[in-house]
Formats: sequence, structure tokens, C-alpha cells
Amino acid sequence: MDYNHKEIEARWQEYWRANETYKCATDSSRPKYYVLSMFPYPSGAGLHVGHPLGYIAGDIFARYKRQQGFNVLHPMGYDAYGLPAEQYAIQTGQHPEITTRQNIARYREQLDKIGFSFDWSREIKTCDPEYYKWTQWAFMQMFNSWYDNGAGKARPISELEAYLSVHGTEGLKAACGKELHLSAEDWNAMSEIEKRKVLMNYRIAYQGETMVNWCAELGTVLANDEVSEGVSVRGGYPVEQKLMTQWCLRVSAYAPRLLEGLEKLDWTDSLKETQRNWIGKSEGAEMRFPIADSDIELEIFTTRADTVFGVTFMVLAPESKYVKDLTTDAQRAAVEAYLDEVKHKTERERQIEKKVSGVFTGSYAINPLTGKKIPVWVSDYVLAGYGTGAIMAVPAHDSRDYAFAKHFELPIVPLIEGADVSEESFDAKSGKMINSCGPELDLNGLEVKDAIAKTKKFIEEKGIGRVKTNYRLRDAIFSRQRYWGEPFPVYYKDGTAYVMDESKLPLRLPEIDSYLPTKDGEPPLGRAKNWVTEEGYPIELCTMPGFAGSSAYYLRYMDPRNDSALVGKEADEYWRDVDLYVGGSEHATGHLIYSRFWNKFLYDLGEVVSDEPFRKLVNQGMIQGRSNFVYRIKDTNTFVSKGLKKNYDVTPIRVDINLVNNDILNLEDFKAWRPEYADAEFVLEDGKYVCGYAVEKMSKSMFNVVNPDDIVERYGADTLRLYEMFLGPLEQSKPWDTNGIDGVSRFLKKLWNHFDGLDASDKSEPTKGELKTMHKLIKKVTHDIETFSFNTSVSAFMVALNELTQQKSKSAVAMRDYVKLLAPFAPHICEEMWHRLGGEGSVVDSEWPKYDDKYLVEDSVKYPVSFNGKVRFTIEVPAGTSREDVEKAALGAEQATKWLDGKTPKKVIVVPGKIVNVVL
RNA sequence: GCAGAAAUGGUGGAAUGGUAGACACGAAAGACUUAAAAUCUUUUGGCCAGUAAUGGCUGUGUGGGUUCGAGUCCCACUUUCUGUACCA
Repeated sequence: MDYNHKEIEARWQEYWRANETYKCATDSSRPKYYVLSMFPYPSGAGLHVGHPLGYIAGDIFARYKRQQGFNVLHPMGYDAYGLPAEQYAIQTGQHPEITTRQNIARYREQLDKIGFSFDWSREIKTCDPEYYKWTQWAFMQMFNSWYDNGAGKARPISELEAYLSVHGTEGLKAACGKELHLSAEDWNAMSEIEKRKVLMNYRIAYQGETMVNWCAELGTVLANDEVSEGVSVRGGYPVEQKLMTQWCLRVSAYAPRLLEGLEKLDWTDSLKETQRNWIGKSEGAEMRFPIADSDIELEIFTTRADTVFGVTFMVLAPESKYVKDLTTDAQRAAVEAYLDEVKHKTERERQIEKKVSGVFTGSYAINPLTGKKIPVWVSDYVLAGYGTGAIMAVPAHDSRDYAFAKHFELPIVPLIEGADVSEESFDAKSGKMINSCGPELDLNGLEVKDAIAKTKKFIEEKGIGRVKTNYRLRDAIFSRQRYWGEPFPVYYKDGTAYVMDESKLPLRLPEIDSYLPTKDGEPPLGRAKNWVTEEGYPIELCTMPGFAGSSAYYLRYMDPRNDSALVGKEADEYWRDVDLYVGGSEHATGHLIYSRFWNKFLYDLGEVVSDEPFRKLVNQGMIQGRSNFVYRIKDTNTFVSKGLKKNYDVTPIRVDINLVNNDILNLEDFKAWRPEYADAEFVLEDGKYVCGYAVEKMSKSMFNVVNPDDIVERYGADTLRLYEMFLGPLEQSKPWDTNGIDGVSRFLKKLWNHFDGLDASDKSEPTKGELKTMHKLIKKVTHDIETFSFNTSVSAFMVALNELTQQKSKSAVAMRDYVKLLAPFAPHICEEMWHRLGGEGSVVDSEWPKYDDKYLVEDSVKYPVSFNGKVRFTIEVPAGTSREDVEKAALGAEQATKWLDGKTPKKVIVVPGKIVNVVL
């Protein structure tokens, strides 16, 4: 009987559904294993073949763990809030919820066809009120918490209030917006509103006036990870810097823990490195430079304390609060003109131009080590948001300062022996110091490293600065001027923000008549009727960003229907954390940072037991598209095959890949594709039209999208699953190339034919050869799955089948083991074979076979014999032959005389089971 | 600029420091067929010699090094991909 994938796959998918095969429950008698694939944003385009790659890998692992006896949690859901649905709503007036639900239904249909072992009873959608209740709840907890740097954890805001009422800010070690100095009396004398203003400076979810990435086109602010190279990641619209009052999350307070936590995670080095860079720890010093004829002190941050003697000017960021104070009357007009110019430049323009610009404030600072007066400038190459927004410029040893100094003809003083600064700065942090001797400190002759240490010590002792560690990681901006997101459970009384009572959750998203901002420029929620509390207080108009709903979803899967907690104690203590997380590395600086932050916060509150959410993380590569081209001879309707195109003047034209098979164009289909090609003519090679190809992003406009449904329809889900794994290493990005799929499809057909020739009732012991093949396979596949080397295990299945066929294997017993091993990869066909072979229950629950080395032992061992590293012949000796006897056999072999050529070997190396090398 | 990863046949890719190119695609030849598709068999890194079996040389981006032995380890370089950036 032929292999009928459609009938088999439909039947088993129905069987699994009806039997709730993949439903799991907490079961403390069994070890748990939590496999999670990053949930998708359900876009209107549906899934393409790139999406399932990670899901298939996760599914294989989940099924494997299950067969090993683990209680496996393998859920799936949808990241349902997002800009595309809202953009679509603006264009069509269609409620984003409707579009989203439709897209979800389509995704589900596509996912179901591939045969995943998801426990759909745990499905979550971030836009469900039962789900986003807990997103709002977490925000509320953050609002009601502050970060105690002393204890290194978040604590309830009430404890801060208690502290302030006794000590004021004296001795307070708290993460905050700006350092406040209050006495207990000051605090106690404050009104409620004043107190709330103070507390806002400490809350973990706080409202702050900050420079934000404003995207006018999208009408909203964006987080740093949503902006790349000055444009929005979604849509590619220009982004500018704007000062706005926004909700923020004090992620920066967690920077040290986010950095340290990476150590114990089983993630790839490159991903950890990306996070390290994003967190951006830099150890340096903060130093105060007094301003001449003023009592102002300019505070700067530097990692090169050793270079103080080479400071020839200071630079302020345009947004720095010092600018106003330091600008002299003579310079005021010039400075204001400059600030105005900077303000109107977008971030993108600033980055592209990279033009040196700046203006002198008129003031001078005094170098505390030399007593010399140095000018203070303003320039946009200094960032307001990092360090103190002011720098000491050392043009000899910093390329940016160098460019600035050259442009404005400021002095450049080299501080390192042998450094030539006539053409460029000397940025390397090594060498011997020169020109670095002042009245109190002498660095001359020291190595840079030692000079830094000595200077740091000196400035601390002198009280002109302190050692400081800075982090690049900024607080996350948490407001979006958008409709399609979680509403904030926040209302305003006397212009002050209050969170609602927990009993009011979930705060449901109201209906509105249009999804555009209001005429007054308020967010869309400004259109909602009665968007006020019961007491009539107005409710926050912004909604939460996309990462809000995805930051703790892995916790919710553990206990998805609990309506009294995000995750119940029992479920949390059992499932704890995600053992294996599969997803794209593009989330390295977004979701994967926010989730870790969110989880650590909940950990501080005692809500969860694990302080890191994702123990092991595997990044699947992107699957790119493979576009096909035809070549039209200019000004004609004649198309020339790829191999002959150099003889003509041609225009390459993208052609729908559905008209092409193995790069051969189907001429009739092509003519029917577009009316203008109906009477196309062709110049063929060998009777075929060969198309060109290019690897590009998979997208509709390039006619290179491959829909998994089509592959499943034609080849079956098992073939799709195997082929996606066979394509190459999981982590690597690669183009989707349908050309090879026939090989995998043939394999399954051969497997089916082999199985079809067996007598299922045969219980006889497999032969020695069969046992050897099977145990080799068990060993290989087990090892491959553990190391996520799925492509090589697919090959191993092919090799093993060939061996069994060659041995004319009739063993149903051997086949049953084979089926168990293949089941994670190709569950449908295996389920079918399993049942026909008389297996009990579902193959999904069959026990993973164990291998025994004794079946792999050979009667004899072949040794390649090499002379000076070059293999010349092979000898065969009985298994277990000693090294000495192998050596004797090698040198005594007939062929050896030729290569020995009468000489005595200097040395003979025998590697047991591997090789004999004779050194002459 | 900085950081990370990678470079192996016509293609995708295999190789715990031990016979490089497994497996698959593609291609070529043959079998079956009236024919095609499907299927099966054989060949397939390059070069050289031989009617042939076969034998020899060469070969994993480049140049060095360690080693009896290097695709694999070390150093330098080239190229490509990815991430990130006026972060002081």
C-alpha cells in the first residue's frame, strides 16, 4: 500500500485532539520539563515556512523529553497586541480585535496541520482581559515598589514612606531619577501631592519627563530597542528626540543583576555578549571641575581618569541643565542659535551627517589637578542621557574629542609616550604616561592601567570625585500613544497619578469610533466615552507597549486559568522556569531583557521562585527567501535562459517561485501568470528555461514566500518537519530551498515501503546486524537531539534505513525501536506504523530506547596505517588486540615493506580503534 | 569603530586532533516503459597515468606555527554575515 500522508496525518491529528494527548498537569511525582517557543505575533500574512522552524525544533525536543519520562509543558499562544493590526484598523475602521482574532484563527489552522504537541488547553492571548489583567497587575506592583540598592532588591513603596518619615533621604540607597536631599521634617510637612511627587522619583514604574524616541509617522514613542539607526524597526519611519512625560520602568536599577545573571544561563555566548553590550557596564570615575568665577561645579564621568592632564576643554550636551548657567551674556545668542539648530535635527540626520558642530559657552572650568583654565563648549556629540551629560575632552586620546579639537583649533596634548597625534588620536589604553605631573599628583612613567588606578585613588582622597560604575542600559519607556494595547490602571486626581484598586482589574479597553489620535493630539483613548473612574477621575490615555504582554507570559502558561494570581504557588513551585526556550536572536535586547527584568522584579516580591526565567536558550536562524529571476531581452518579450544571458542585453525580472521547479521555469504557467507574458518567447538551453536566483528576505513583493500549507498538502507535515530540520544547523540563517525536499520525501516513502514488507506479529529477536544498526542509530539520535544537531540525525535515519534494507531486515522488533526514535521528528507516520506494529497506546508515550555499547563492538577492527601522516593501507585485526600486536601486525603486513623501504621506524603511534602512524 | 559568528565540491551541508567531502540535492550513464513521470542501479572534489582493475599527486579563504598527524588547536591577515554605536 502506498504512503498516503493526507489520510494518515488527518487521522492522527484527530486522534490526538480527541484523546487530549498533549494535555499536561502538575504532577509532583514526575520530573518536569518546560519547553517554550516564542509565541508569534499573528500577522495578516499568515505563517510562512520560516516561522515553524523554531517550533519544530522545540516540538522535537519536547516529544523527546516526554518519551524519556518527563512531564512536559509545551504551550503556545499569541502575542496579540501590535502596531500592524492598529494600522490596519486606522485604514479600514475594522476593530483591531476582529482582525487579530481572524489572524489567530488562521495561524491556529496552519499550526494544527504541522502536528505540534502543544497543550492548547493552556493557550493564552495577550489581548484577553483574563490575561492582561496580570499585565496590569504587574504594572501596579511596580508602581507600588522602589528599588533598594542597599538590599539589592525591590521593596514596597510603603517601606520607603516609613523610612522617609524617620530619616528623610539621609542614608537612603535607592534607585531614583535624581538625588533628593530631604530631612524627615521636610517630608512630614509635605502635602499628599508633594509626597507623591517625591515618591514618583523612586517608583519602579514611574512617570518621568525624559528624552524619548518620538515617531511622528506612527504617532507614538518607541523604546530604544524599537529604534534602529534612527528609524523605527516597524515601518522604518524617522524617529526624533523629544522631551515628554511618559511612564517608564526602572529597568536600569536591575542592570547589575541582569549582567551577573547571565553567568549562570545556558545561552549562546553571542547572545550573552549582545546583552552585555546592551547593559554596557563601564567602570570609571565621576569628577567635579569647578567653574571659574562661579560656585558651580561641573560633574563629568570618565573611564580614563589617567588623562586629566590632557583635558584641554569641556563639552556639555545641548540638553544639559548646566548650559543655561554657564552661558555668558556675550555668548547667549550663539548658544541659543546652536540649541535651536540641534533641536530641529532628527536623530537620523545627526547620525548620517556626523558633522562636527558646537559652540563656546563663554565660561571656563578649572582643571582640579593642574589649576589651569579650560573653555567649556556645547556640542551634540555629547549625549544628555549617558553619564552626567558633560565630559572632559582629551583630544589626544579620544577620536571624537580629537575631531572637535581639530575643527575648532583647540590644543591637543599627548599623554602617552610615542603617541603621534598629528593626524589622529591615540585611543589605545596602553603605554607609558608622559606630560602628566601636577603639584599633587605625578603619573609620568606609569602604565595606563596603573595611572587610572592611582588617579581614582587620588580624587577620592581629595574629595574631588568618586569611583563610579555606569550602565548604558536605560529605563524602558512604557507609554504608547496608541489604542491597541493594555490600558494603564491609572487615574489622575489633582493632576497626580494614582493606581486603581486591584479589584478594578482587568481594566478593559474601551470601544472608540476611530483609531486615530484626537484633534487635540491626544492618544486614541481620548475618544473613549466615559473613560473615567466611578468617582469621575480621568483615566490614563496611553496604553502599554508590545513588550508588556510578552514579559511574563511564560509564567501564565504554568497556570493559565488562575483568576486569583498570575501563577499559583503550587504550579510555580512545580514548573519554576523554562528549561528550554527557542526563539530568534532578534529579541536579545528587547523581550529577553524585559522578561528577565520583569521576572526578577516578581522574584523580589516573592511572587515567583526562580530569579531567571529562561534556563537554556536556543536561537533558531532566520529562513530567508530564495527568489527566482527570468531575463528579458531589452525592448522585447523574449526571455533568455540563465546560461545564455551574457550574450544579450537583459533585464532580470522576479518571477513567482510557484512557476519554477528546481530553477526550471514552467513556460505555460509563466505565460498564464500575467497577461503581458501571454505571447512571451524563450531562448532555451538544453530544451529548458533555467532561472537565476538570489537569497532575499521572504516577502510577498519578491514572489518568494513559501506557505507551509502548500508543502503539507503536497508532501505532508512529516516531510515538512524533517526537511526543515535537514536544511542545515538550526542556529544558522539559511534560504528556503525547496529543491532538496524530494530527498526527504523519498526517504519517508522508502521507510513506508520497508515497513509495509514486515510481518507485524513477528516477535523474533533482531539479527546481530539489525541490532548493530539500531544501537548505532539510538546513540547517534540521542546525542544529536541533546545537542540540537537535528540535521545530522535526519541523515542518520536515512543511513540506518539503507542499512536495514540492505540487510533485507524483516524484524518488526527493530522497526519498533526505529519508529520510537523517529516519532519526535515525524510523529504522524510513526504513530501509524506504531499501531500497525501492535504498539500499545500512543507512540508519543513510548519509552525512549536505550543503547548498549555491546552491540556496537566489532569482531575485528580495521586500522588505517599511515607513514609520516599519510595513509597507505589498511590492516584488519581481531577486536581487543593489544597495541603492541597492532603495531606488529602493521609493520609485518605485506604492503608495509614497500613503505618501510628497509628503514627502521623512529616511532610508531597506535591509537586504539583509530589509526596506526609510522614515523620514519 | 567595537563585539560576535562564519569561510569545506555545481548546491545544502557531514567530520570527539586520526582515511576530508557522511547524508541529501543536482548532474551524467544505464534498467524498466511505446513514451514520459515514478522507481531502481551505477558514477560524481580537482589533476595526472592506465584498455582496465587500479595507482599517484593535490585539495577545507590566505600566510605562518604547535603536533607523529590539523578542516579541527595557536598567531597574523582577507572576506562575508549578524548585532551595536558619537556611551566619554
